[in-house]
Amino acid sequence: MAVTRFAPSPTGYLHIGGARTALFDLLWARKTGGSFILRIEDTDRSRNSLTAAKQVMDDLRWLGIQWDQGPEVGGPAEPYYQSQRLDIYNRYIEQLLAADKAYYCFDTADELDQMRKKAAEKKQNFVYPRPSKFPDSADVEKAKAAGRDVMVRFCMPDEEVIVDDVVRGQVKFGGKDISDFIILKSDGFPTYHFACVIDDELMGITHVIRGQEHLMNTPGHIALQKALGFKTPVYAHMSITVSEGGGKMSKRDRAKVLKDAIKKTEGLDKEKLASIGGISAEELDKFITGDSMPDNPAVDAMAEFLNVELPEVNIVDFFKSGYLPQALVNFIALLGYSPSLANSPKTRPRLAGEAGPPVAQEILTLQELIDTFDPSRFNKTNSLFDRKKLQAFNMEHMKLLGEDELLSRYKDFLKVVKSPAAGADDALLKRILKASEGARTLADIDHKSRFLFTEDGKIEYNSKDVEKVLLKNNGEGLAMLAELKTLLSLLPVLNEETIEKMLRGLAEEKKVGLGKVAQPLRVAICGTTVSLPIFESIDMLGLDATIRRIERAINQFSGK
RNA sequence: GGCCCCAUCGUCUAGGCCGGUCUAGGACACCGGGUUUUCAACCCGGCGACAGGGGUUCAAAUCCCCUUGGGGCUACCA
Repeated sequence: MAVTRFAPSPTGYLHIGGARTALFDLLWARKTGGSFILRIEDTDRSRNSLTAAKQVMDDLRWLGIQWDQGPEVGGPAEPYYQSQRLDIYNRYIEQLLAADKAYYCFDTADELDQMRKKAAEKKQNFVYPRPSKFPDSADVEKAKAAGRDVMVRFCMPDEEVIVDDVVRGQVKFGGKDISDFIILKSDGFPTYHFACVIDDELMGITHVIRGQEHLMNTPGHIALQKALGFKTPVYAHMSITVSEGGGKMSKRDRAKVLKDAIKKTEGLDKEKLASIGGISAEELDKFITGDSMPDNPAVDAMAEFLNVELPEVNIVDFFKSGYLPQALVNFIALLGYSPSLANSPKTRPRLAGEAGPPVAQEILTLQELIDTFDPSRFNKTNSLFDRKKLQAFNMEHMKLLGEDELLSRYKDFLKVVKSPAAGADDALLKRILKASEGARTLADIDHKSRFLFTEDGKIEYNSKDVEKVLLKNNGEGLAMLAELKTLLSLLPVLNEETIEKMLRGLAEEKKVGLGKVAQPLRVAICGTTVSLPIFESIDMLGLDATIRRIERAINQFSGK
């Protein structure tokens, strides 16, 4: 019975790394029949917001990661927002202060910077110079009167600290190398290090599964636990997901792509771009020169305006790109982790000619992930996020999903991307879904079927496709269209069968491949050479619209 | 710079802890072919890795050391 937690800082959308952490914590809690807690670490007043916390919760739920205790569901350790637990932290601060295990300090940011600089010059790690005598309450009053900030630092013991980590083994740290870190900020809020240790104890956390970026924080946390007489949970520091350019995958990746696009765009109207992003011209300049980064909505809006595709990083980005949560969950679960062969329900024996042990299948549902979960199987190596493979996973999960769930996912997607297909009735959408088998994402399906939801006069003809399919060889495609128009209007009944029969008949009569007949028709009704299967397409579009589009194409391109 | 972590195909990984069963397996990508009304999908085939160097051992992808490379942390952020 493990009690695990996901403890995000609500600074914006939930990103892929956070989702992966949350997933593994959920997996372990479910596997052991324990409890999974969501705790909001909003101790940075300048960067956290309530809407961001809500967004993170929406994203988690979309993924199917539901917490047992936390905001909106409650639980025995309420409240689950750290900003509402200040009195709790203060009690422990007092306790440490009284025991001389923590002390006040009054340095300004500038003074600290100076000390750090000096340490860097000496090629040393900065360690805060602990005063030989700790300031007392009189000193605090004096400092306050002088207008100085008051903070509290934890007095880090000199002894070696060993982190016994599930994935890394025993990692040793010299206590002397670790600075006396701040546990209470000058605004009266605890730092992450402190609040996290208190809450893990109070909430009965038994296992902490988190990213490797926290490994260096852990000795400090352990020292704090010892000083307070707390238990130390089991730690598992997972590998990190990195992006192509190297480095942790982060929102910066998206901003970088946008910035490069801005730099490459010639004759760009910067003022217009700034206004589209809802930022000032100065802010845009600062962004371009690399001094700052606009927030997510601004980045998204500008990218849309410039028509650049940004790499997905936040969970909503993946949603908007047409991925299924099942696929995403499956995929991130296999980054830095692989299920045990013995436990896998989908292990197959090895074939003749294959070396090694049996082979475990990769396409797994959340339940299968839970059933087979084994934290000892984390691997230590950082992994690169391969979107191509995610797409392949997405296709598999679309095939796996029942018709109804796929439909409801698709409708959610259409709404979010504001597709003109969003209002369509279920029967039509189901038909589109069926005709789209083999598509990689929901976005692909939407793109391929947009022609059904576009007014006849607003179909945009792709000039290359028009040239290739309609105009080439003295307009043989256009000539074909003329014949098709006649034949189509002569059909007694219009359905997939009759359309197919007619098209095949025409191709045979002309002694050409079906493509010579189908492609001109496709371009006429869709504007491009890529669409759903042609028979279906015509049937769904209807005879009248099909004829109108054929006429329009003939009129528009004859004599060119 | 300091401290810490890591190292198998292009990518995700199996195998490593218990050295021989590994001429290193799978998946994705890629390349070639087939199928085909487009794009996909689908089928068949191919390319492709134990970072380098030292040990230990009868034997090393597997154990040890060094080098190199990558990553993390180094905040009154979490």
